Amino acid sequence: MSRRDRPATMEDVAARAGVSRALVSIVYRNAPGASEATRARILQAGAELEYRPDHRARLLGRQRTRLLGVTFDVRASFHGDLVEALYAAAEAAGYDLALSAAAPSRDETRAVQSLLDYRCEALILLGPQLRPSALAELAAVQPTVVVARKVRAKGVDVVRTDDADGLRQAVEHLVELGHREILHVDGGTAPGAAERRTGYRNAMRRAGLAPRIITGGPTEDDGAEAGRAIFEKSPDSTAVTVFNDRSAVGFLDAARQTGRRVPEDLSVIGFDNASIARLTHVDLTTVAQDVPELAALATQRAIGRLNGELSPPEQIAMPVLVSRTTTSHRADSSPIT
Amino acid sequence: MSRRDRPATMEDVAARAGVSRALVSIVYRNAPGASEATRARILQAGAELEYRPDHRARLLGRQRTRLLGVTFDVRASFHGDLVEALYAAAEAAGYDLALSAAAPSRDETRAVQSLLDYRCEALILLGPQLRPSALAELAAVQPTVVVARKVRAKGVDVVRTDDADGLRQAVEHLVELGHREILHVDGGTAPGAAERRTGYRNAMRRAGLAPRIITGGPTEDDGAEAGRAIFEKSPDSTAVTVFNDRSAVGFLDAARQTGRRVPEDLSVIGFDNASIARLTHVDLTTVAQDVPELAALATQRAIGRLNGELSPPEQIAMPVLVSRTTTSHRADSSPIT
DNA sequence: ATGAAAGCGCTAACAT
DNA sequence: ATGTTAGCGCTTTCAT
Repeated sequence: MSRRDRPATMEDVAARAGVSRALVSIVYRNAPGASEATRARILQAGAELEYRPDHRARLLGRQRTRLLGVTFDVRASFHGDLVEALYAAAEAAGYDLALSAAAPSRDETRAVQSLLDYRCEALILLGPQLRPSALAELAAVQPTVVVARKVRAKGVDVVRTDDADGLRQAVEHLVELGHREILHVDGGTAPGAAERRTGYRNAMRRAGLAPRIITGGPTEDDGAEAGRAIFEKSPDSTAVTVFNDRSAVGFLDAARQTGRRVPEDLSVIGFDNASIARLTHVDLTTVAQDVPELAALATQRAIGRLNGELSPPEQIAMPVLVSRTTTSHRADSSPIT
Repeated sequence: MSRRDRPATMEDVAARAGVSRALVSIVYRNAPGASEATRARILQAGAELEYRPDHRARLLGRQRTRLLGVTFDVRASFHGDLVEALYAAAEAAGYDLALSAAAPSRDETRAVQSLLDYRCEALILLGPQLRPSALAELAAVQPTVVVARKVRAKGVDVVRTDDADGLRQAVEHLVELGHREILHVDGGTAPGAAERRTGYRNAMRRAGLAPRIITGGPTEDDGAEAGRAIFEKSPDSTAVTVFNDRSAVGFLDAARQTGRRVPEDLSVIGFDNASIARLTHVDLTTVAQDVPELAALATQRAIGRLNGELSPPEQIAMPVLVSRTTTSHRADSSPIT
């Protein structure tokens, strides 16, 4: 193993191949302008020296960095899924990703600043908590796309799931199964909660049913608490749509602890299709967000802006209902109360 | 809002403040060699131009990048916690972090390469799946520290939790509570599983008890499956140590579904103190990994290597038992079988 | 304390 | 097809 104290530079490769640096540059950028013969010779020399282009220098020299800056929350597993999909989408478009994490001890403003210092060309912010005015300021400096949060801020592109339609699908699914007493445990003030509430309400009305909404929240505990409230006050309901999967898991737990059987006594639907929903012992029917689509839309928007394209400020991905074992046909007998 | 097409450069600031670029550089690096007066004047000019040093150029010019490259798995929430702690630890030491995610569609080799291309000075790999030989190759090129995985590879530093001691604590806790029939649901071939198994076995022997190990794994489903096996074959046990929190949650679920009460009939202890263990409806007694300590050790090791310090290849952080509500004193009556 | 000038390792426009 | 040259925006000697 050759441990050089200094990694090989383009200069080294040029010398070894007996050509100029420019030619090496051309070859490593896959640019036209080098004969097949020299191309091969240069790559050979590069390989022998274990040459890898210095990314910093590359970015500096280049007029455009072709760098997309992404902020995400280390605690949100959904963001992990999105990051993965973004890598794929960005690469396909010839861009690179720079990651910057937000966390309780590292606020988003810092996360974004470090991205700007790298001279990213555009910003993709996953579920940002920044105020609309702060987002607008960013958008004034460079293309900014917000994913998974509905915000109206000047110049800011938004990519998100059609939350309302997700709840429409959930309600219709339950109606088809024969349910009529369908509740919604909402997400309180969490991102997307208002839209899902509205979607639920409208779908219920269209079905000629009376909407009933219980205050909840995004966490397991919120779902469990809402569950306990329901079992006291609304023992006649046979189906529940819950804000998200995390909350639904808490809800399921509360239901089982009070002796309800799912889905025999109660059908439950979550939202997100988070990994937790897929576990055998949960196996939650849920409304899946289209992660690859969200990622593709986000990069398209960012790159589109860079190319000066104008577009509607919102790009919507359609969710899909994933039917698992927490929903079933309404029992003929009235539910246990 | 002034939307310049080009961000302000050091040159711009120098011109505005009426000084040379070198002086501006000194000021923004907090280096000695500028009078208070000009320092203030320069910062003033910089602020007016909303100047932010170009990180790429800074890295290029500087001999040392003071960059620590970190790879992590987007799916592991524990990695999120570590990343957050690493930011803090690195900053305290005057270093910066470069993040690169590994995921099913983006293997670790790529993640590491992109870090190398940024000329990170050292690598911190969270729970890497790379083979020891691959790790050794990396270590030959630059300081490499592996976190949360026990590997022996030439030149590679390892920072991890004392898994065996964690199980010692868990067993002793249960013994103090009066339990004698204590089982261990292991992690199969998962990282750390072997060490935890050994720790359990030794602690049991020291206590004069007979170890009994059930094959499990790292996921909720593994835990649930192991639980069902136990309830059939070992109905006399009153306490269980489970490989990790995820698995413990599955185990708890299986226990409750078969009518066991926790902790009245059965005490359960997990490992990690993952966020899921802290949920109200789980409230799992567990062995907590010391995340800030792991992060501090990892950065210390990386930076220590850069400074030419030698050290034992393994740095061990001690875990701490967190007592919650899934453990209690052994019931006087024999357990329900 | 301040400034001039030479890189850092690339890209890219231009010349041959 | 290949080479020359001038940046990119900083850091870092070395003078003054």
